[in-house]
Amino acid sequence: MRYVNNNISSLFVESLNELNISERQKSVLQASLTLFSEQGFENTSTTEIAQLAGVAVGTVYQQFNNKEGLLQAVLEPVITEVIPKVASEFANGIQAPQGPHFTEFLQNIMQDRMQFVIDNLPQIRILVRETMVNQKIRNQMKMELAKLPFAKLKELFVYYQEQGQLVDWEFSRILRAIIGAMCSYLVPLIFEPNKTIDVAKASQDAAETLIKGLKP
Amino acid sequence: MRYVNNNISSLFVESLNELNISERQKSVLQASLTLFSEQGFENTSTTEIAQLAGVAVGTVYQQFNNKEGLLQAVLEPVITEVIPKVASEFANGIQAPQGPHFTEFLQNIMQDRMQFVIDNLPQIRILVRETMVNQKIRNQMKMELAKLPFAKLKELFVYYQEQGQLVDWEFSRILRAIIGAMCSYLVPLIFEPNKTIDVAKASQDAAETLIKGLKP
Amino acid sequence: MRYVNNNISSLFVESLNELNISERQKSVLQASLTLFSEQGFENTSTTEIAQLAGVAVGTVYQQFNNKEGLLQAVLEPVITEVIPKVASEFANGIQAPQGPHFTEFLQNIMQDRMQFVIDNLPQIRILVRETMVNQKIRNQMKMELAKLPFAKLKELFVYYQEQGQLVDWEFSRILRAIIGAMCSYLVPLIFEPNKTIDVAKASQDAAETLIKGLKP
Amino acid sequence: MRYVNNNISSLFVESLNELNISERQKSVLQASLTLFSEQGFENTSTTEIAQLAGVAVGTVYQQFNNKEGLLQAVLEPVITEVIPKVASEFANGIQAPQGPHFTEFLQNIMQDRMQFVIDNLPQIRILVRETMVNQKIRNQMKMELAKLPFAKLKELFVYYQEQGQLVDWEFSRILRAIIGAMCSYLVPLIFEPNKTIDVAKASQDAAETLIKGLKP
DNA sequence: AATGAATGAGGGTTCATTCAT
DNA sequence: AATGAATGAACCCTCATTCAT
Repeated sequence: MRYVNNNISSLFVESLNELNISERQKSVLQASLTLFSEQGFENTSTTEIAQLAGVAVGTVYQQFNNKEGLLQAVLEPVITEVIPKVASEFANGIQAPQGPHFTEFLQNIMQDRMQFVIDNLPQIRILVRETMVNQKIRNQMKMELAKLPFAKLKELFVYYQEQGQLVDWEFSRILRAIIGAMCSYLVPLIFEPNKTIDVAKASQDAAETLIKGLKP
Repeated sequence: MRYVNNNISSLFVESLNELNISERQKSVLQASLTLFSEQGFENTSTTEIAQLAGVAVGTVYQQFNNKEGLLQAVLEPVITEVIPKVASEFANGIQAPQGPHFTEFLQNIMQDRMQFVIDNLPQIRILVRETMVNQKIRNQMKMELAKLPFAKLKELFVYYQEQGQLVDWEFSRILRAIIGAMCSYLVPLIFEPNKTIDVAKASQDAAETLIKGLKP
Repeated sequence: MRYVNNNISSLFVESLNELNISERQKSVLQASLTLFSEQGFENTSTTEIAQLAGVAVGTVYQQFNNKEGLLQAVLEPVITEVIPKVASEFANGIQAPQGPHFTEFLQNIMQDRMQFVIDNLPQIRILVRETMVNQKIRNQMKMELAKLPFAKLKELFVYYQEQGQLVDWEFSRILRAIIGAMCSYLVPLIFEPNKTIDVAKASQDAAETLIKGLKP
Repeated sequence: MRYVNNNISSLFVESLNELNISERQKSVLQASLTLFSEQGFENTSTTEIAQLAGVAVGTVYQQFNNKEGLLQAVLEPVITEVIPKVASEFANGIQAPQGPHFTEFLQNIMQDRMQFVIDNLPQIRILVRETMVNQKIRNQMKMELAKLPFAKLKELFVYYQEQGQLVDWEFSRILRAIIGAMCSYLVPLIFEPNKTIDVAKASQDAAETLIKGLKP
């Protein structure tokens, strides 16, 4: 059972289609995504992008005004469209949580988030590196993160707490634990993007570990 | 109680002293560290470094052959000296774990690791960004990580498992859980290096959460 | 009383009509004139011209083969059609100078020339800048200037000299003085095209000054 | 007899020396001056400048930050140093005009100004072209022209008017006539910088024409 | 005829690196 | 050892021009 549809690839493609850009420009964007992710934004020249995209340098600048524009075009869907979209789908999807046990819920939610990261690993790798040094990207991230509708999730935690399935800690501590569990699987992927993991198994293990703890 | 001495600052300075370099060169290294961390390696020019260090550009190239040499000089202590040193100290320090309960042990070990990261945040920020795109750094990291004496830690886990204080899961799963718990506190610091956290409280909370789990 | 009709605007439009070009192309020419004059030829892009003209870039190249062609199209009427036309009209107009005194004649001729410059300030500004650096334009100018029918004017000066109304200097010296007097009013306009001057008054003053001199 | 020393070449060299720049940088400046004057600022590439100066492209940017900086460096001495210097020398030089007749004075002053223009023809050609389209240069010119100490000159005119040697017109009309007379000799030089003229003869003729007028 | 996306040579500029002082 | 002016490859970007639609 899946609460939400986080398939970011399709959302990314959607957002590309919404931009109404030509195939050529899509290939430029794809080349940028690939090279920025593999080599880093600063280590990628617009000439390289043009070559990989199979177009002339000028074409790169036709749609996106400059190199920073390419970065924005690559990250913008992730930052300003996909994250909110996913978040709202999530919020909607959890309106009727009356069924599952918390463990199952936890596994589902973690699997979704992790799959999201895996499906968008290139973008997220770029985002990680740039958020660390690029003030503009950092601010955009902060703004979008601040908008995330945590209220719904909070209510849900309260629900499970009232059901006696979730420890009575404050929201942020529980959220932090969940994020940490996901990080333990995802951080290695950030550094080694070619690795593959079994998301279902990982989320199952993570959920179990999270809930049971390390006590025998 | 602290098992090991991870105070990396002193170790870093030690390694500097071992290099037997002049004050001038130390200021170059310090400037590189600061700027690489704040702006990123690729966004920092050697001229900027020289200016912040208060020396001429040529001086930067006197000791360190090129810009990559600066990166190596900044990261090398962390990669090839400090990590092993800390690891061995850790290995030595845990040879007689006969005292504390697992919770206390867990808190101590996590506090040490987290303090290590916090004390060396600039280097680690650089390391994170460069490991993602720099093949050479990535290989160095892999080699050093492979050398880490996990055997000792594994024995220790077995000891606590035999004591009935630690769940009977395989080593990597337990280690992953611990690392994840630390990540939940450290990852934000990577992105916002000016934030401060209460490491003692964080490690205490993390240890408790880890062991008890989210079950009420 | 006006000896000649120098209204260049109408002559310019005439020459446009003679070219038998479409409204679209006229707007391209108008946009080129405006932008070349305001920003300079080299600082104006064909894209800018197309935008101001409200057409596509390709359309600019339909009629005029390249950017240089635009410059030629803008300046050509001034260089090769208007100047000779005006000159010949002038020559014809002065065939019966039996009326006015020299002062009146001088004022009229200066007013005409100055009005000519003012009516065509944009073209003349372009001409000035390009003649200074563009060999082709410079040669065209030289050729056209060489063709000017000064003979008629020379005869006229002789007539006034015989009448005892004009000092007995050589033609070029007298011409130079007249041109200098006009320059003193026109050069500022070249630099500040938005300024306006009272041509009638200016020519009157100039003529008086020229004839009387600075002696009390 | 010369009232002032307008030899701009020496003043230009002085200002270069005051800048305390190397021979290499002087050659860059000289090359810029030559090429900007011959081809125009916009038609000259920094590569061309470097080649003519016999240095690498980077060297051009060492002292002068960008191409605009080269233009400023070339024009600044003329705009902000030489003009005021000449003007003040002029003001000082005329403090004791008790000797000469107005004709002689006029010839001297015109000869000085014209020699000034001839000595600095390259810079003035650049100035003319750029003032027409470059807002920054235009503003600089306006500011410097506004500073010119015309008061002294005005007094002098009054003196000659009281002496009965100068017509009783307002200052600006007289000044305009003088400037126009000089223009009639200088404007051709602006367009054909390789022409040479006999400044002494030109100023003599111009002064005579100005004073006597065209009346026989 | 009109369009405008695509082209790529060429321009301005940066910056790691060198070397004479 | 230290300096910093000089270097030039390589970068980002522009824009005159073309051509398939």
